[in-house]
Amino acid sequence: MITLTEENYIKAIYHLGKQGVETVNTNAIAEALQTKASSVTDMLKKLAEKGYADYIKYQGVNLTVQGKKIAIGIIRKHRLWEVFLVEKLNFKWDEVHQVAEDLEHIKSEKLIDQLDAYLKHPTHDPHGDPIPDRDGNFKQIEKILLSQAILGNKYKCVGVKDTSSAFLNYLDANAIALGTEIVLLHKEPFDQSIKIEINNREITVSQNVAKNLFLKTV
Amino acid sequence: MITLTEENYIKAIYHLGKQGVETVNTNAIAEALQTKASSVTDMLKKLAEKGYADYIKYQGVNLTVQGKKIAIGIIRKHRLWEVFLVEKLNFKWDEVHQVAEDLEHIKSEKLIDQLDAYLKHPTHDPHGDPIPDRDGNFKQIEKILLSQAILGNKYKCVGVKDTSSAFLNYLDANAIALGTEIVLLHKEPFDQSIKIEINNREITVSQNVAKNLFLKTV
DNA sequence: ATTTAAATTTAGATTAGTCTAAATTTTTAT
DNA sequence: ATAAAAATTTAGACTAATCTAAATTTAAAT
Repeated sequence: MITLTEENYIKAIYHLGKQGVETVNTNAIAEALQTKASSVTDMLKKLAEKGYADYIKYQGVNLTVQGKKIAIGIIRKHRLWEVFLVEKLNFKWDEVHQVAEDLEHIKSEKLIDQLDAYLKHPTHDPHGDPIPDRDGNFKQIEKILLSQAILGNKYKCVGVKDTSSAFLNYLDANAIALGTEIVLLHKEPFDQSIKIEINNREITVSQNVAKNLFLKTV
Repeated sequence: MITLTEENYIKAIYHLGKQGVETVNTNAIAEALQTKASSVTDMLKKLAEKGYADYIKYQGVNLTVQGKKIAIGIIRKHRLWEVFLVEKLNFKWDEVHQVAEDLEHIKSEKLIDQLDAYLKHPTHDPHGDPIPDRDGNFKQIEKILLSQAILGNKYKCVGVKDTSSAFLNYLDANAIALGTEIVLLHKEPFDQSIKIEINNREITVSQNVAKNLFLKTV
């Protein structure tokens, strides 16, 4: 049986591993889980012993196939619950994370499969992140940051990088939602701010915003 | 902050306390939670210290007002989730208990209030047990066991005492559900079996069944 | 009213997860 | 190439929840 704490470590390792390809290091995990490096070391030994991770002293850690499967299962649950909270219970997209963080640990195959069916097998969560299917398969959309977009092109919002309330509320206030169409009008060399057309309205967003909004070409 | 284990003890004490009025004793709690009496003693001290229970050495335990409030909150969550599982996710009424046992510990006021609204403020769970409202109020229906019913009277099924799969499946197989109307036709003195009319069909049920089916007069 | 039985509590140990502080290894900088 | 800095691990201690076995209290029985 896998404990809640083990699940949280596995999930953290998975997410940290995704960014770069190299092995994940102790301090990064400690930072992510708001714990101490020494606690992480203890857990890494345990995860390795249980076959969820490959761990070499002083070198870092990687999930095994089995560990990855567990991580993806948790992510599937997390994202399905997020969809449920937003679509059925009227949560706003900045309110779902904390609750989903708890719901993701409920262990019932039937529960999650029925929930998946009830939500009509959604492929993405409210932040635009892909939802793995029963077998753990999911495809990342080809997406770029607004800051990397090309002048004059037409795009569609497909996700956010920063999921803080501050950012999500900013987007709400400016009527930028997943699926919204955007045309890139001007890039200001001075401060990297960007002028876009959205819902037939022209607005200028800061570099900070541009670096946290994912788009796909339309 | 209250731990998951503390919540489970509080719930157990609440349920055991409901049956009789006296204080709840250590062995009963140990039996209910499948643990040892010595573990229970430790926890009772802790619950008393935290103000959730009044505990006197060797004499037994009672919940304080605060403890009762917590118990009712957990029961509210448990029963709302049971309704959700049956009505939205197509669980059968004998499959919901284990999952609800986990879901009841998710801590989010908003989650449970929104769920309540989404389910249209149900007053009873799939087994006929009442669901407390936000303020912890609920009314027990005036109900009797089929074994105590009076010949010739008309009744409606409102709940079950035994919630085992075996019993619930028996009821399903005989098309006895919550809300079904029943007329008491005959009580056999020899073995206490009872002949009833249900859905224009006459069936005979054993004493065992009669002692686990709750009815209300119609 | 004692004795016996049952229930309950205490004492001391165990496990999972965490921490601090000290020791070790790796990396970086000169 | 060696010293200093950063990262990581070990050692030892702590808390929550549990257990076994022994001691104590209460209840039951003669």
